[in-house]
Amino acid sequence: MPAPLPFDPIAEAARQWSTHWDAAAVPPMAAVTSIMRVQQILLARLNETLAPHGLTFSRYEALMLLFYSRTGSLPLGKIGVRLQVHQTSVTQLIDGLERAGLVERSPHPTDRRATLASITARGRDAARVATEDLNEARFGTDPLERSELEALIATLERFRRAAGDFVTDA
Amino acid sequence: MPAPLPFDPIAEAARQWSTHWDAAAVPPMAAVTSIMRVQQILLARLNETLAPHGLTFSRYEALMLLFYSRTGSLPLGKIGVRLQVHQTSVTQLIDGLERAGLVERSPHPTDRRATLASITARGRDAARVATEDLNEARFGTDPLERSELEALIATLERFRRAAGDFVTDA
DNA sequence: GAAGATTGATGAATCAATCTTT
DNA sequence: AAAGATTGATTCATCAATCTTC
Repeated sequence: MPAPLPFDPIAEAARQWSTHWDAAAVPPMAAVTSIMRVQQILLARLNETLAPHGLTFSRYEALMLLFYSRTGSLPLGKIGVRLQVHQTSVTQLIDGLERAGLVERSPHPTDRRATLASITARGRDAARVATEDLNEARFGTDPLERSELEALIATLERFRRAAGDFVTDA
Repeated sequence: MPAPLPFDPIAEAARQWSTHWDAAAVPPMAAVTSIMRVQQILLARLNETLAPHGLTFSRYEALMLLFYSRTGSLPLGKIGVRLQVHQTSVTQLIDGLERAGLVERSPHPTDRRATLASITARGRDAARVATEDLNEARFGTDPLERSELEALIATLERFRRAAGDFVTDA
């Protein structure tokens, strides 16, 4: 990590914004910049925790999807839809997990276009141990407390729903 | 963007977590996953707004740093510290901005190791117009309102400070 | 023609290694 | 030795194009 700044760069940007633009423009800019920076910090923490397990956070997400699937295997396409990443990314992700011996490819039994990714026994071990580590580290969210996290989740859930990320009957 | 899911993937993950792990483990996982997903959505929106200006959000951030600097130029190293990205990333970022004619490199006047990046007249135009567009689009934060954004900013500011992102006298 | 997956390209981030200058 | 910047390699995201199968 680089050296800390002697001032909050987001507060500084907000100051510039309020000087040159309408006051209403400040919160959107500051919120977006905050989310970008926090995401960067969280990702670094998560990858640090996962590195000893030979995992990155992206690969961990794909692995957990298989881990909690009913049969332990899913078509690559479904993985992409569920993780909301491009098909190309799924190919790369499964490539990496397969090289690490945590996942195996197999032909889809009925659709010969499709490929299944299946979690291996070693993959299940890695998923369990890595998740224990991440939970132990509270997914890097320290020092935020449960109430703060819940408020965050609720606001971001409203945003995600409005963005068309998912639809529910309710 | 891929098709929307018929359920909230984060609520689904929370359900799995509460089945297999301690209840206290749910909010950290759900908050982190939410931030990752929202960051992904916001970045896509921002890049969509910036693409007509020949900019990506990363390049926009670097450009704005120069735009609001006193002399319109900064050493590459300072840009990296300020944006909290690796020196290699700064080199690439300035490469892209230079190719677009928005920034120019020049030797540092006193330290012959260092390189200055200076914003050009075209760069200033691009910075102004792109910022107008981003402010117009509220930086992609719809439908979140000012109060929600301010709460978000405050919580994330607490996290960033604790993470050592910056230090202030107060 | 459309769906599922892969390959090859680019953008953005990192790390390791290198080179010049301090 | 340390600082500033660049190059080369790797990971992860995207898009465009391709190939097989439906």
